[in-house]
Amino acid sequence: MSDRRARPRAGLTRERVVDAALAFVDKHGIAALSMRKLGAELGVEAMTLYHYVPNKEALFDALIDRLVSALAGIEPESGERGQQWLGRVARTYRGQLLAHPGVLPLAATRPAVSPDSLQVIETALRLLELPPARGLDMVNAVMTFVLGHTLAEAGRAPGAQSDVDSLGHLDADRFPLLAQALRDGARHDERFEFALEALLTGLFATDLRSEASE
Amino acid sequence: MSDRRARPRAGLTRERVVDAALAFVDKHGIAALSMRKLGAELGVEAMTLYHYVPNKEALFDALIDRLVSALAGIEPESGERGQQWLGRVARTYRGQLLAHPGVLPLAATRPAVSPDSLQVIETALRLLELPPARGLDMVNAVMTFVLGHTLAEAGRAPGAQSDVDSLGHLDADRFPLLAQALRDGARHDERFEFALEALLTGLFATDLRSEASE
DNA sequence: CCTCGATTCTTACGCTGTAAGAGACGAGGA
DNA sequence: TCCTCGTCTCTTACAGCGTAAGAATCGAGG
Repeated sequence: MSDRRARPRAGLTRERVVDAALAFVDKHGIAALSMRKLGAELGVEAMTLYHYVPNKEALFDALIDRLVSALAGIEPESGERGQQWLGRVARTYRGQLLAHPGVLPLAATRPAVSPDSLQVIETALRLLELPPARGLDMVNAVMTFVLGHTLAEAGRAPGAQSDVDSLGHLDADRFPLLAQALRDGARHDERFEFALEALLTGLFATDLRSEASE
Repeated sequence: MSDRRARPRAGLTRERVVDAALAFVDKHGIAALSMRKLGAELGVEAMTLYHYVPNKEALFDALIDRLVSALAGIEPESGERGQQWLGRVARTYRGQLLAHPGVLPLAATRPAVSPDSLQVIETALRLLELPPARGLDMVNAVMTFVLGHTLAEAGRAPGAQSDVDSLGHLDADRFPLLAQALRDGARHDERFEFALEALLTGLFATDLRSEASE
């Protein structure tokens, strides 16, 4: 047999299928993704895809893995402390989610237990130099915070981009402070940075206090 | 006409429909909810439900509203500062989400712009006595944190309850620290309290600092 | 009693995920 | 050269979905 032992007539691959799925979701949203349409995008019938993916759920998991695997490659820079590294991971995760907002509802709904995501956690625990259970709490808090925050920002239907956009018709008499807040509101990036810094600060300050008191 | 002007043959009401939907989702999960099955639960054909709910999406929104409306009734206690009040709202929200975990994927995916949720934000901005835009950032950070955290805890498929459960077969050689963390891990309530306190502390400390520097 | 509006049911359409099996292809051995 | 076999692809089919359109039924008010 030759080297390329898997060369079907359409040159399909599990990787190419996932690629196409991600592109499709980026363009049309997760709700529009069906096996038939994805097959059409690849010039193939729906059932053909089942040769590369056991079912649609597995395809969803593969999409999530694409985003998370980018985090596994984040190495600690020299002299960097756990807090800085965790901040960089959080920002990268957010970047990935924003680059593929269609995957956001999936990432929020399905557990991230791929080897890559476990690797990220393991690295975090090593860098933090804290009791592992406490470090896991921190990582968990940061990752879930990023997910929740990004979800509120971009995880909506493709139409309305943000809460602010969908509230242009707000009743300023009933909610005067909210109306003003939306007028003066910061950009999403700034709001994320503000909240992330607050969380990290709080996490590490809280931990220091509990260490001192024990 | 008499007082009860709407008494159909099955005694149906929009409220009763939403009740049944919530009960069904609590029991079988959101994925299992279909108009036909919900109708059967109420002794009625599927199309009958469309007399009380314009479509399935509106039914979803009604489910979310059920959870959020519990927050609108949280009054500030005498002498309570914004930080304490916000903590209580967060804990109540989490309690609601945990009581109806089937609704969690909805709450995460759909924007919360019902009057009740807007009222919660407005009250928060009044109590915080900060620039409204800054206050909104705080509320946003806390609510999205609660959502993300609870999602990671209970927003999974009905089968696997938590990350810990679904990782019982973890490879302890590749991920030694993670394995130990899971062994020593705190309960979800404690982890939530730890992270919430950290976030609130960080938020208000960060805000004090930025006020002092301006 | 009769009418009318509110409520419910029937039927139908196009879509979904995917089970089952038949068909086509191309590389390896005879 | 041909034949075979494993890999890949397609065809067909089924049960279920949301919901549009309209017919049927009911109970209350005139």
